[in-house]
Amino acid sequence: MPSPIPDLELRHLLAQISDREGLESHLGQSGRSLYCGFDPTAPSLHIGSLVPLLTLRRFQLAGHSPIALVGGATGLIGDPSGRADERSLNDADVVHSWVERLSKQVSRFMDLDGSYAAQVVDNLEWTSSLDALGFLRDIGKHFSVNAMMQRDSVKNRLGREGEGISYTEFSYMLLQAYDFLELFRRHQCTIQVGGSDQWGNMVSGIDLIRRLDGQQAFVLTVPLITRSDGLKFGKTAEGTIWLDSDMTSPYRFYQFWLNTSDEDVASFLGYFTFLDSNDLAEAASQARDRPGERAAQRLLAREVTLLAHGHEALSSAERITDALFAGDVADLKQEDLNQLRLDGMDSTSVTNEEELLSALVRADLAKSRGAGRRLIDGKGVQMNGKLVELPSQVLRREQALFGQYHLLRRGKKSWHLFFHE
RNA sequence: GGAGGGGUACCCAAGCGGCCAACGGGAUCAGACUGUAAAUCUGACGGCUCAGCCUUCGUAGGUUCGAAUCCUACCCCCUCCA
Repeated sequence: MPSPIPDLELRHLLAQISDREGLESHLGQSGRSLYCGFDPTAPSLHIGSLVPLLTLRRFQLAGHSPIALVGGATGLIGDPSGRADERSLNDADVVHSWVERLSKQVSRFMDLDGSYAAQVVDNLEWTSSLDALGFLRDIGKHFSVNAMMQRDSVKNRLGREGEGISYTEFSYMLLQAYDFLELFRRHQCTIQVGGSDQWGNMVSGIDLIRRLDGQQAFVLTVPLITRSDGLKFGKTAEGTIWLDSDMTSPYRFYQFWLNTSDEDVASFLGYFTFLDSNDLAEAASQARDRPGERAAQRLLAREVTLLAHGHEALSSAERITDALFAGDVADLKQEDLNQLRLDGMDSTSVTNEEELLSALVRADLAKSRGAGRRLIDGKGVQMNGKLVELPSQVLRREQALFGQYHLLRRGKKSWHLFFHE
């Protein structure tokens, strides 16, 4: 079963393909090489990158060799695709450190050994030695500015009042096309996968390979994930959901998926898990018939957390969830609380007699003392299972659970542990 | 280099000498309802020692009893022309 295309289609993971029939017959033979790029714009990828990342894995499972490209070079430039405004440039050494982190991160999602071993490359490897004149003569000559102006990523910026696009970002497309060419030459990489906002950049690579080497390459895009309510996928009140467990704890990660809406859960299972079509169909019907049970959400949360963080992290996330939402806070044992503190529930050290308001602010549960006061007035804070009535409340060691912990709940979902040293 | 437009709170966006901590919308937060949903409704949404006070409307000065609103200089952004 060397072609993963039917499976991708089943999961609604195909946005565009440059030449579907050509690609399918190309994939008829196993061992093809394909790549997807990830630019270092932060110290970690977030869940938005999960779809292309898992797509690489799906190809690998089908018998092809994936290359994850981490953009040490392109990350220095900034991709205008999908952006309404110009990016600010990051320092080179910062980008370097991000490249290292992302390289490790993406490796975890693929098999680095075996007959279809994955590899991770950095495009700085071949771009750092480029000279400006050579690049302009050898590569730039093959790009028509007229055509580039037609690209959505450029058009959006030109037509937008109050914004523009720098030459730097305008050039991004050339670098990405050049990457494809290099990977084609170095690793016989013939397929590029990416988000649908990358389409323009990606087909530029096909053109370049055909012009310079006379060979055919293919690209395939996966859809940008949207939510049924139109809000941006992957953003929550707490901010971005990162793949790095130091930036987003496995518990929070698990909670994110658990809170997926009824409308989205069936399709998310397709996008983000490796469940087969039977399991997908069953989960979908459960979600439809008994939404209140949220069995599909639980399944989704379990599968994705397992994928991203492994068994241990998953079971701790489930354990915390259980303790907080299913049981009674008073039932928690001392070792449970110790564990919660280690396990990823956010926690803050407090001093004896510290004002609750100041602790709330330090713990980021309230933006300011005034906001904290209003929160308490609005019945929004519980401590150790009891509603806090007075904003003037103080954290006394004697009242702490086991002389040590105050378990804070803000609203329904936000938990935080205060502890005395 | 020339001409024009613009910089207001997280975002969009009113205001154009006092009634402005600044209309409205979005986002966000809390409460009710629920399933740790969605929709809806209610409230909050610069800070504080919170019926009061303090600091905000690109920056720095100035006029005035009083400025986000007027004047001066400067910085930044955008569009068009060269």
